Parts: sequence; C-alpha cells; structure tokens
Amino acid sequence: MVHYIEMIDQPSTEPSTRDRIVTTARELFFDQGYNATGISEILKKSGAHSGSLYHYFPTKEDLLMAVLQQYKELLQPMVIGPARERASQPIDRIFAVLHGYRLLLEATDFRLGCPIGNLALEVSNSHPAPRALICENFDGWMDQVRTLIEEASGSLPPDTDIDRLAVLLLSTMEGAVMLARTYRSFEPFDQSVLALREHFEQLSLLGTTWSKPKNLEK
Amino acid sequence: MVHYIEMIDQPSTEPSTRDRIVTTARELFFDQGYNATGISEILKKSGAHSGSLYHYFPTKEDLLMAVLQQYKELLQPMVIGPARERASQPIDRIFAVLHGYRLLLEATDFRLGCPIGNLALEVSNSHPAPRALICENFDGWMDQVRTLIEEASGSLPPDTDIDRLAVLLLSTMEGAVMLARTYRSFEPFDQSVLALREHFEQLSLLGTTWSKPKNLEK
DNA sequence: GTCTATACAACGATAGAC
DNA sequence: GTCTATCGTTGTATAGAC
Repeated sequence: MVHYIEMIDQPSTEPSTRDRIVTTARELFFDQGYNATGISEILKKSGAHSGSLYHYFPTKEDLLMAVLQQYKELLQPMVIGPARERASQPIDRIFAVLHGYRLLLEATDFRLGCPIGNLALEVSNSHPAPRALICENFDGWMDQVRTLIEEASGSLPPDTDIDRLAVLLLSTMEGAVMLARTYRSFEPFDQSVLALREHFEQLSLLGTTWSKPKNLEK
Repeated sequence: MVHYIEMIDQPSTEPSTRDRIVTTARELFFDQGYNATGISEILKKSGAHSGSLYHYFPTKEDLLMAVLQQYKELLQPMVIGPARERASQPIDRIFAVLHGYRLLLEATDFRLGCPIGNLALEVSNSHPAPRALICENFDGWMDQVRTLIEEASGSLPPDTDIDRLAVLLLSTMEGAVMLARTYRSFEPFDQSVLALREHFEQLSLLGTTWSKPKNLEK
C-alpha cells in the first residue's frame, strides 16, 4: 500500500532505503540462504543501519516476506518476458523459460539457481507465513507456463492435461537446477531438459498423427 | 576405518556414543536443516556432551560429512530394498522408489522429503567437502535406478538413453518432493509422477510398435 | 572417551537521541 | 526515518579434570 505510493512518487530517482534493504537481502538470501545470512551482513552491504531495517521490518521473517513479494513482482520482467523474447515458436518459448535458469547457472558459475526453490526447502517447515508466499511464487510460475503451453496446444494432443504438464516442467526444472548446482555441471540439467523435450516431441507426434481431422488447420 | 571395527565389535548392543551423535544430527538436519540446527540441540537430544562430540568431530562440518556418509549406507536398506519388495514388475519397481518418498511425506505430514536434496541446496555453495559427498549420494541413487531401468528395458525402445532417464527421474522426484512439501499437498507430487508414468507408457508404446512400421499399428 | 565449565564471536533485536 | 550504542541469547568451539 505505502509500497505502491513510493513507486509512483519516485519514478526514476535512486532507490529508497527500504528498497535497498530488500534488494540486498534478496541477493544475500539467494546466494547464502536465509539462515546463513545475518542481519549485520545485510546492513553492511546495503549501507543501511539497524534502526532503519527494524523500522521497516520488525523481524527477520518480515524481511524475508518482503523479499518473496519482490520475487513475485520480478517473475514477469525477469523470467517470463525475456524468455518470450528469446524464442518465437510456442514450444520453444516454454523451453526458453527453462533455458533462462541455465543462463543464470552459467553466469554465476553454478552458485545461483532458483531462489524460490532454495527458500522452499529451507524455510517451509519453520516459517508458515513465508511458506504461503513461496506457494504464490510457484503458482505464478505455473500460471505463466500454463499460458505458454496453451499457446503451444496446436502441437499437442487435444486431451493433453496442461496443468499436469506445467507441474512436470516446474518439478523437473527445480530438480535439474538442484543437481546442476550440486555437481557444478550442466549435464544433469541438460539431460533433464532433453528428456522433457523428447516427451514434448512424443506428444507432438501423438497430436499430429493420432486424432482425426482435429488439428489439420494451417 | 575405526568405524568398521566398531560395527563388527558391537554386533547388537546399544549404539555407540558416536553413532548416537551422528544419527541425532541426521534427524535434526533432516527436519530443520543444517544451519538452523545448533550443536547444543544435538547434544541435548542425543544425550551426549560437547567433549564427546568434539572428540569425534572437530567441526560441525565434519559431523555433517559423517551424516552424509551414513545416508550413503542407508540408501540400499532404507530406500531401494523396500521399494524392490513393494513391487514385482520392473517398471513398477522404478516407481516404487518414487512412491517411497510419498510414503515419507505422508508419514511426516510433509515435513520430511529427500534429505540429500535439502542439504544440496543449503550447503553446496558454502561447504565444498560435504558437497562432494552429496554428489556421491546422488550418484548412488542414480546407479540403483539405472539398474532398475535396465531390468525394465524389455518394455523400452532399444535406443533408450538409460542415463538420461535416470537423471530425469531424480530431477523430477526432487522437484516434486520440494513442491509437495511447500504446498503441503500430494497433488504436485502425484501429478509429476503421473506425467512420468505417461512418459514411460509412451516409451513402452514405441518399444513394442516401433522397430518396423512406425506407429501405424492397430 | 566422557564430563563440566567457559571462552568469545555472532546472532536477532531494542533504546533513545536526533 | 536515520543513527549509535548496546542488550541478552545463542552460536561454535575449547580447556582441562577425571
């Protein structure tokens, strides 16, 4: 609420103290995890002081929630949008989203994968409120991917379960990123994505040869 | 080294102090994560005292490595063996392994998923030595699953890439467990597994009909 | 190998001046 | 809203008697 007003009132000036704190916390949580990142570290890197941080965020958990809220807002401009621009064909756009995570692994030498996945495993048991926000992040991802799948449905059998496919893509991506980061190798990621590709190719095959006239348009 | 002697010398008596410490640490790391678990908590729950713990494990990281070593030894008796006994058909045995994780999610109300996956994301960036042991755990899992796939290769196309399939199963399982734990719901897990089932069914279809006349059967 | 006592740094969080 | 100073606790790890 105050948040939106700030975004309007400060169109293109330097970021507010609050935003610097959230962004810094996001970066540190991403790289080191939630528990391994101390408040003092966030203060030092952001240049803010403890009085300011605790003015905005009464507890560390509140700061985590602001970070997760920011991730929700970054999904479109940072993940989905760029992926859409990198590919023109419907099915390629789906895999362009996955490829985005590979680019991140590459750019960070396997340090950074999916920030939501990291936090999901670390805080789900102990922090119920952030856990709900993590669900919303996953929901947003699957919503977007579902849309991409729908746009590609011409190449899929008419009875394809799109929700199921979106869940499969998210599950496999999360696991593949986990393995790549652990092995410090693209191989498990690439193999997983390739296997998904084959699955989609099989579906395409079924979609074009199976049904009756259905998708004989052009 | 001393480890094996102890196992032989104490066939069925109560566990050694060392073993109690490792097992307790394993349970706490599993439920709470590595960073969120304090040494004092391990000492309290195991009944050991700090002098004993630091006698065996000079640092907390050394204890983590002993835990990861124990996981390697538990893979067969706790994961693969039971799965093999729960199913008789080759392909069913593969999915019985995945189902084992569902049973664990169910038994723990979604608190516990895959212990290796949890630790992988939490410590890979900061703890190189444990990271190597996590790789060995993943390797062991994929070795076992690869064997299960080979045993089922009669139902698969002859050119099936078995390694790739094993990686896909691990990636998807890890992601599916992550989502189930986050949502506190079986749905993402079940949907992911169902999608994998469909992938295997497609492969079976190709395996039996392919060889010659493409897919013009029936 | 096991126990008690404790060192010392880092943690999350607070108080109060400005 | 920002700053400094600091509280009380917990963190990992040690020392030394037995």
